Amino acid sequence: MSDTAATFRIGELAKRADKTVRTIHFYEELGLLQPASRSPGGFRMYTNKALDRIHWIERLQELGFSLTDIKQFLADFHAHDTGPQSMEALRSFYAEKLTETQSAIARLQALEAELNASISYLQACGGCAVIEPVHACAQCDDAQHSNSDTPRMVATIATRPS
Amino acid sequence: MSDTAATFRIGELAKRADKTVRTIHFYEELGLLQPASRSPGGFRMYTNKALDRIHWIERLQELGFSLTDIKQFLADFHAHDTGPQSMEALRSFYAEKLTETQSAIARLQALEAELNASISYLQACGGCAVIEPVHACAQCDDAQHSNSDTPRMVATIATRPS
DNA sequence: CCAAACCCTTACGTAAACGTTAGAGTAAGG
DNA sequence: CCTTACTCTAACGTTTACGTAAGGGTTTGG
Repeated sequence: MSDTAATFRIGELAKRADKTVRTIHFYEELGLLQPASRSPGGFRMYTNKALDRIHWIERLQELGFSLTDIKQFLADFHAHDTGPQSMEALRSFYAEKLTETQSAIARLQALEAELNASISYLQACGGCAVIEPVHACAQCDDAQHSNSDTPRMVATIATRPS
Repeated sequence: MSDTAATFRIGELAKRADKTVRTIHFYEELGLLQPASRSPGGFRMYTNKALDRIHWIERLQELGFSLTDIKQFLADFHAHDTGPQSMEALRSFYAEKLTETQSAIARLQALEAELNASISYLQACGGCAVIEPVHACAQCDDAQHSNSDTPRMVATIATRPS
């Protein structure tokens, strides 16, 4: 990794990580990130490892972990002190999220399909069967599309609040 | 759709939609859902259309819309009063989210790949190069894997808090 | 008519992930 | 030494999507 061993202050870290200073303070409050040291005056000093840690946190957040999940995991991880035990904790942590990620992907793909269907329906239609089913677009009832296969995401919305 | 025109009270709707009563009240506060009528005593009465509406809201939430996004959209939708205009609003609303959904899928797939890499690395490893790089698992340095290709999601975490 | 089961409105509570002052000290250049 | 730019701690504010009472009326079965 990047290991110039140079240290810098929190503002610099924030800039490099594209986070706010407050966010970094907050991570520290949660026990997710510690400064490598403090300056004589009490300033937090960081190394590039902090940057790596922040990127790691970012990834886990993208995976849907909450910061407290991450905190919990770090606790578990450091609870064991043999390497293999910790690694197993890490592995099962990741394995669990892998399945969640996969089903999240599946869900999004289903929604993608629904969106595509809705969009192309709406393009073909142009406004028919909407609001006032009668005086709508001309190209409809042309068997451009039948009423039966109206995508749910279109059908549901296309009614007045009554 | 399901249009038996029968009406029912909020508890029943909640049960059918698998939401709490409070949630339905909340949707109404935001202007996302109105009862079809009120009973003489003031109870909210709903039809199946409410159920459809709730499902629609659920889908949009899965797509990453906030409830206020949805509220905003409904306002836009009912702002125009010609069918085609409303439909175009709906279409562009969906189109915008389609691209977001697609990139979300891409992101998740990238993360899926990273997770897979990390997991299989950890399985092959079993604990080496961790915590104390020296006294770790025996099967390593066997060229099971070289230090250079350690997945980032493994490498970053595998260091003591210093 | 009575009780159990619902429902009403109003309003404060909650968790997550920070944002935003406030008042005071520190680092670094001139 | 002085000023300007950072940083410190402490603590309250913010948004989202509801949860959770509190103190009532309403429906419905018996």
